[in-house]
Amino acid sequence: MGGVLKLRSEAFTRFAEEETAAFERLSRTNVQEVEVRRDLIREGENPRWVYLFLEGWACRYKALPDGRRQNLAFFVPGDICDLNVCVLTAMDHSIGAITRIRVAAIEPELFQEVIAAHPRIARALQREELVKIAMQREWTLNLGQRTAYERIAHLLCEIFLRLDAVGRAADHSCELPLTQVDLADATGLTSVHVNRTLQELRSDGLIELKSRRLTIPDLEKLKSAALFNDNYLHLNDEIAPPAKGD
Amino acid sequence: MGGVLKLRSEAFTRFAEEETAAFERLSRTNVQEVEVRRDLIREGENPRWVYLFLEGWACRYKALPDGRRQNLAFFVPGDICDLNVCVLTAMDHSIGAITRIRVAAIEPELFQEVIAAHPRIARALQREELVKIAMQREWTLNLGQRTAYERIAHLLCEIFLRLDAVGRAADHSCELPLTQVDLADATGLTSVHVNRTLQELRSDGLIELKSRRLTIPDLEKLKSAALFNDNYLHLNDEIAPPAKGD
DNA sequence: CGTCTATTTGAGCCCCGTCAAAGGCGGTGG
DNA sequence: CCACCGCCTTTGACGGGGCTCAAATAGACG
Repeated sequence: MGGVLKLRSEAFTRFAEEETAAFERLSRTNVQEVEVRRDLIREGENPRWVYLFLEGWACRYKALPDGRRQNLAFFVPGDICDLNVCVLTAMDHSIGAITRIRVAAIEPELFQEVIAAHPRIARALQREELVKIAMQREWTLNLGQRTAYERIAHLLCEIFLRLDAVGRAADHSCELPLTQVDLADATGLTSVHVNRTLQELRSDGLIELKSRRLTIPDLEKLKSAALFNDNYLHLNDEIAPPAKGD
Repeated sequence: MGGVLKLRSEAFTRFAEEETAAFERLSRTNVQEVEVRRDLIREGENPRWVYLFLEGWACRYKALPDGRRQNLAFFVPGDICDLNVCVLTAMDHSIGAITRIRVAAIEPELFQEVIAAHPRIARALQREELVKIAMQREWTLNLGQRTAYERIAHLLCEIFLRLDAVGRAADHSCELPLTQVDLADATGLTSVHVNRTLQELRSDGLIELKSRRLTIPDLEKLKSAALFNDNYLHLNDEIAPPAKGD
């Protein structure tokens, strides 16, 4: 709304002006809005666009026929859903809006043009893809091995760091419009148990959480409670800045 | 050993002779062997090669500092570990040999040349990557939402179908050199509980399993017990055969 | 035929799920 | 500005699926 959109890719790469401009053009093509709790695209449908998230929160999820549901990833402004999603003819999962969202629905060909014209953008996007995949692996570890307490702590760490990387955290605190049901579906727990575990985290002084805002007084403490190792986010090795500094 | 290696990519694409030849050349470069239960590459190390698995079984895994361990994927002959693994400077997970394995450790540049020269190979490999990512999502769903019984049934379905796709299953049966500990680390259960659950699956007539061989008398039955939906394997939409038929 | 690893079994218990209901909070309309 | 409504959070009691610890048995391999 107010501020300028910072892309996820910009967490790795300092773009030159013309690169930023190319993205700005992309983000103005075919802007769509999706209401709270409606789906952007559903399992089985044929993907036609690459989505760039401009506003609001969304999630990738899969559901079993009996209604059990697993959130697989959260999307925040600046994220791209999947660069190569259109290679496959049928979605094997869904993407749903958590809040009201605005997305740019971009033709794959248009994206390919930008990639072909801007090699540094190509590399930044490739890295973004690889990190997304690494996150999916980490979520698998999270669900398979961590306790409820560690699991929720881990998820909150990840969300905070990802928001921070796109300039959406400040003063140990960030927006968190997820309900306890959303958190439950992401951690493989019930919302009842998420509730009790959040209370534990609060009473241990690791988090504050109210009215859609998360505060983490001591990130290192929360990280260690979560057994959080941020190597999978690959925040360190940055892509070299453009030849002409900005 | 005896037979010709069928690549995972060939499950999607019928290669022309010259395409197969290009792969054969790749698979002869820098062949390495890894002993049973040794690591091919470890978390933190700098990946230098793309691995093509020629013989034996391996797994991708992550471990927590206290020893808890999560298997993230299994590799069988014909699989490629990760096409773009070398883009990142430090591995965020490990790859370990389950049996003795033989791999071709291929220079990323060499792979890129083959991809540049053979667009159909490029597309087949891209699909293989996308399916691997879809599998990681499905494992997340598996761990988060399925019961122990469904979870193991699902894993066994997936393994069987993947082996079948590369010509390594026949007569409702395939090799399965995984221990119950391996299965436990893949499903987020303890080996004790895996043992009891396998007995249930056996006594329900869904599987036979002994001396490293899995038999599935009625795959549809096992699938339905697993709530298995094979859309994530994207077996349907094949890539068009080469202009000159084989 | 001995050793090492993998599988199997048993007993007890705890983490987390289920079911049900109450309480809080924000939004909306009168 | 208040009253109502729907959604979200919180709480309680209880049950069970899967874990822990420990030991016995069975296979694999030299």
